[in-house]
Amino acid sequence: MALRFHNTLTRSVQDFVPLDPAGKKVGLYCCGPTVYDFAHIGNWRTFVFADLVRRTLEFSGYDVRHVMNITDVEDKIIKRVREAKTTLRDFTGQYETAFFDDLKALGCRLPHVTPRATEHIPEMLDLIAKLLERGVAYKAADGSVYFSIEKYRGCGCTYGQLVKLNYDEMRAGRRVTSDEYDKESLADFALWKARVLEDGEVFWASPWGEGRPGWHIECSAMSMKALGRTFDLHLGGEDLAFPHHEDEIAQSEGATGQPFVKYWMHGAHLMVEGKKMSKSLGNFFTLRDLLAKGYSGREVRYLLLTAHYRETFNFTLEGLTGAKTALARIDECVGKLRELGAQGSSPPGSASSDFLARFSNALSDDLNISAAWAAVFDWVRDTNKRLADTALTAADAASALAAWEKVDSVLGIGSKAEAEAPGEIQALAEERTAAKKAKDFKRADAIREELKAKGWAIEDTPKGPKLKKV
RNA sequence: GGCGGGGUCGCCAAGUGGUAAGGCAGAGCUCUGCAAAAGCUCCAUUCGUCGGUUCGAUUCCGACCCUCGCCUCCA
Repeated sequence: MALRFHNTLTRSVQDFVPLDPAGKKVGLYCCGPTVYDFAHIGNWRTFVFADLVRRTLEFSGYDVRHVMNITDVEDKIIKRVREAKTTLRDFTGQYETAFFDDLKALGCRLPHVTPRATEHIPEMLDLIAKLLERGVAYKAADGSVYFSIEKYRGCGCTYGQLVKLNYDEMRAGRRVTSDEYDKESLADFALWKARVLEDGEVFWASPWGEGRPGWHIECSAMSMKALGRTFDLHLGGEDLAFPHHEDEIAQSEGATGQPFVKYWMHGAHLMVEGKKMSKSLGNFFTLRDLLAKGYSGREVRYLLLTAHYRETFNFTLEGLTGAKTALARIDECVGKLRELGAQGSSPPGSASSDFLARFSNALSDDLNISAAWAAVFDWVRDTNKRLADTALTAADAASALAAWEKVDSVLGIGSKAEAEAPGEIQALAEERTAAKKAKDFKRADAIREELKAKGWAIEDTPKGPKLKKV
């Protein structure tokens, strides 16, 4: 079954056909973080979504080139750099490092290219020069350069490809508030912002005077540099569709005269405990906050991956606790398969092919992850049943495991690291076994409690007691 | 005001013009010295409200109620 994705450009789900004539290579760009603070759970939903898109493409056999920018110069950053009396690089560096740490904790594959805005100023200047040359940009009195939507439209281009806009009404806009810039038209946006006092040391030289790039231009410059003038997929949060993505299209197509992106995909926002996430409500979580509460990155990943990407998702702590239980069930099942099929290495057999087909069909249908999980849990139940009936041979187990590995190459939840119990814990477990043998159940239960207090659960299996880290 | 998502079991969340996936929570049973793990069974005659189309609608149409988002630098 061919992959089908919802394309914001057409507002419909359509077959995914890469630009590559060989049908192999795929260029994927996702708007990355603005490194002025720790990314919050809402940001993470978008990045985990991007990771899912990439993994699904790779699962389907595509050779993906994944690019994600790092926005390391922007209004909020400059403001905080000034407040913290530090340098731009020092300030953004800490959050950039934290971002990648978190990305790894969430089991996301690292993008192949992660360009920083500040390291691509020349590319942006080139692009701006091109836009001026083509007459769709103009230099204002203060030295800033703006994109002219009117001129752009005059060339027969469409502004408003991702959202329906009533351009004439926009121009009439009642929003004539503090217009701090010298724009010809309210809808025009900055490509280059002339240096002002508050920028401090954050500025670059340009043919139009000192200043810094506008927000949208970096994505156009860096995505086209890494992926070419026209590429397959561009992702981001739904709020970015307008104006950011719309402006990217305008800048890119205005400069190259070629289509910019074939498929646009937007991830929906999330709410926390049924409410819009906000700092004042105390439901504003960073990944660090959740890790500090004792949840793991893979639990957060699992929860973020339980809902369809285009639906607003309600993120709850209760859900996160449920995620722990659900994952433990998968771990238990996969763990048993590992024990049984350790020595074999069979390809997924026919018993697993239904599972794989169901899983893959679900994902192909615009990433129907919920249906994919349903396939996973049905498989877990079925596998457990066969495990309990001892109906599985080592070869069966190995082949089931191979199927799981394939599925997990998309889900990316991996398996819980099997912790080796330390000597002290082992000794206690042995003591309990001895007590049990002597029918001293009181003592045995006391030891079990003690182990529990030390963070270890003990389960009696036909093969003897088994220790598990809680 | 304009545009666009949603309202499905206690919670989360799929789905379909033909009678409701999955996860968590919950109940009972099997196994166990007791547990745990696992298995089995149960857990929405019902899909925001009211109309309409239809042999049949949760699914299509209309109205209404509620909710979320975007409308110039927020994932």
